[in-house]
Amino acid sequence: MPDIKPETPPETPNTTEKDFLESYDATAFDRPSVTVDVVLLIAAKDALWTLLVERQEHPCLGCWALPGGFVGLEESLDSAATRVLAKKAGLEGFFLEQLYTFGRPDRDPRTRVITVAYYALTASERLIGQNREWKIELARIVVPWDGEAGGAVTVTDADGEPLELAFDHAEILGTAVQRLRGKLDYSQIAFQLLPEKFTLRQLQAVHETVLGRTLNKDSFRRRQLASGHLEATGERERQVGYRPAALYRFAKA
Amino acid sequence: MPDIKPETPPETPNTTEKDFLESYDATAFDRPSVTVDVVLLIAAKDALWTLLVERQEHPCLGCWALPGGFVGLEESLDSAATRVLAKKAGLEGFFLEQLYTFGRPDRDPRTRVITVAYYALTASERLIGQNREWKIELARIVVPWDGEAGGAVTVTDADGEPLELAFDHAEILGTAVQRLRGKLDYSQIAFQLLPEKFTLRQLQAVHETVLGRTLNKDSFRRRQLASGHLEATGERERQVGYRPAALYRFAKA
DNA sequence: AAAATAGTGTCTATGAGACACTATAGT
DNA sequence: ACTATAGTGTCTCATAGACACTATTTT
Repeated sequence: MPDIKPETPPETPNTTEKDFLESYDATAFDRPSVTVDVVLLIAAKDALWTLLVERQEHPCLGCWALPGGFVGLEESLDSAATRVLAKKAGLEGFFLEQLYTFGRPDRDPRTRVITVAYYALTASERLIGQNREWKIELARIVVPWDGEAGGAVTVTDADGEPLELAFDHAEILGTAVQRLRGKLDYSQIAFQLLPEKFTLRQLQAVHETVLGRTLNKDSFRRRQLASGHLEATGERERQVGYRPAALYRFAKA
Repeated sequence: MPDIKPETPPETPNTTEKDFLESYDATAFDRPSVTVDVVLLIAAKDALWTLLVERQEHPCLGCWALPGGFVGLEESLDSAATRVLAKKAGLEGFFLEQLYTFGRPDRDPRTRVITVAYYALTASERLIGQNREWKIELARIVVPWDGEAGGAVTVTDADGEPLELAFDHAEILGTAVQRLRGKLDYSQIAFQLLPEKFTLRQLQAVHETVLGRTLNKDSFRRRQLASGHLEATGERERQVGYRPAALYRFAKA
């Protein structure tokens, strides 16, 4: 067992709480650094994609890393994650949820860094510009395991060339995919990966991309329509070369 | 948005990674304190119970708190949680899993404290002494919400007298109950709340206690026996005043 | 024998998978 | 008219709930 500091500072038990707080020395103990890292996930082209940034400094110079940053002393973990994502993706209003906290002592060679990982979801349409190119740099996620087995994943660029991930970010990404797969069935997060109006086929495609397997069309349609989470817009697809499908909207009730 | 330090230290980009690491100053930034808090859960007497300690110091003097402690600079989060639990419960070998990380800036009035919460499970038999009394101090958890709604819970002593919880520990406890309820169906964690050999009725009682509702006996038996996770020991209950039930053992395969 | 729970067999309702069929857009 | 996909109707199978019934222990 490692040698650690005592849990509580030397006490002066007969003071009031107010006196105690005023005399409390917050710098008395060694403390780890705390960061947030954000996994922004997109479903497109039959795969999951995530926002990565190329490291311009040591360590892991040239590797690809999740957008992240230190947690400010006055901000909550959620707002730190929101801030990091707004800065790196240039957009706001994503679905954002805490994922897991990674704290292996040797996960960063500089010093002890504990990172609270978050994952964010958005429709791929929000990140594609007019020219059909990504507006930001996205990497394709390759999941080497089935179901909810979990474990590290690998990433490639749009041409399928492998990218090297920094630190333990392959594990963090894998945890995000595992979480997404696990919550898909019983939650409504799949809708976060779609634009406001979508067809049942698009919804099924998102489910299939996330799960990495095909689904039964009939059963999927029935279940979704019976779920109460779909609201018909009355509109239909346009210009699709076949019978246009009805467009639905996500309904929370 | 809070005013925070820059994300990276002043750079010297033309050095090697080794040089960089040697010159890196880990103390250059303000850092929060990081603790682990552990929710040890027991199912007994038709309720969930958890290990709490009475605070002997400010703040929240006299309140009840989850066992916790600072994370040492050289230990992993998991081992910090294991260490805290071994010290407070005097036992080892519990099921232990990371729960959630709580980091509201004002959750501890002393200074910024981010806590990585864990939950642990064990059979109530392990914590009951020869005299049928708890060997350690356990509080009864009262869950004011149904299903997996989530939210804070309250706690009482064994006589039903309310206990005041410190900091945001009511929320942490609620998150633990919510997680346990959520994982009960699709995981094997219920077995962690039972002794090595148990009857189907005991298994059902644990499920019902965790979920806070009754379950269909026939369906429960069928599903459990079909799950492949039960191994008959060939033994039966003894001295029970009615037909003794078969004893099973948890089988991972 | 009575009491109390263990354990079995069977019927029914529900939801998933499979498949055949009809509908409707673009070309 | 042809093609491709949308959408409907129906059959079958697996599983949960309900309920009746038998089995086995202690008192």
